[in-house]
Amino acid sequence: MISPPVNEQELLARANLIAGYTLGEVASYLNITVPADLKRDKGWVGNLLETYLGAKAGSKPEQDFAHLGIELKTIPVDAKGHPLETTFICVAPLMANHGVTWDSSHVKYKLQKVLWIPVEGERTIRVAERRVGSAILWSPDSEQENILKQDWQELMDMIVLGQIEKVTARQGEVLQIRPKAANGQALTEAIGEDGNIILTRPRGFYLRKQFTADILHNYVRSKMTSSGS
DNA sequence: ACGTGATCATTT
DNA sequence: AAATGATCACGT
Repeated sequence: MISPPVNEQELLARANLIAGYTLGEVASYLNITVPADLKRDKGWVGNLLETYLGAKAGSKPEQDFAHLGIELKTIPVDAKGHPLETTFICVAPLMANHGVTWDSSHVKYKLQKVLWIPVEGERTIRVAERRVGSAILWSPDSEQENILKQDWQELMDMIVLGQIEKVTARQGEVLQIRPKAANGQALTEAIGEDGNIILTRPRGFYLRKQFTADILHNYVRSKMTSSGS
């Protein structure tokens, strides 16, 4: 097992080492078998890079590198570097939200500093042949945080006011709520229309593709600017 | 059941 | 083709 990076610099150095390599090469180095497809291994890429970078295994609601204050997110991209999927952030709390504010929310906590690692994700490319891209260490700027906060507030208001069943993935400019469960049978408690307790499907917060696309794109622009052209 | 890692697959 | 809604696996 690889030990956790001692600081941000070491984490970034490790991420730079695998940029350009295929998932098959990384897996081989770690003696991990590559699945033919991800139909039954949806989190495989994320787990592979977590292992390589020395992230804590486990399912605690914490950042992957809590000692560095950094969350790791692998993101599948197409040939142009555009996201192929939305990005899951965390489970949406449907109960016990008294006193919870944006500043104390799990969404803000998870997104305060994220190491994005784009990975080729087109299904036409064999999993073992998909290449790892350059990592991007990102923190939301004030504009991005304001939009996130607004969306979060709107969605949380509905949850608190017993309108969870009316929440749709169509809501939220950059942050949306969608089902997040093992299957359609999973149920959890939530506030009903009359303030009573109801059972509903678990939900999660996700970032829309346009938002993450902007993060990846703006990084490229800032790099070009800083290195001159 | 919940939270971690997400992508799949049906609908629009 | 894109987006929404549904689902898969694992550890606790």
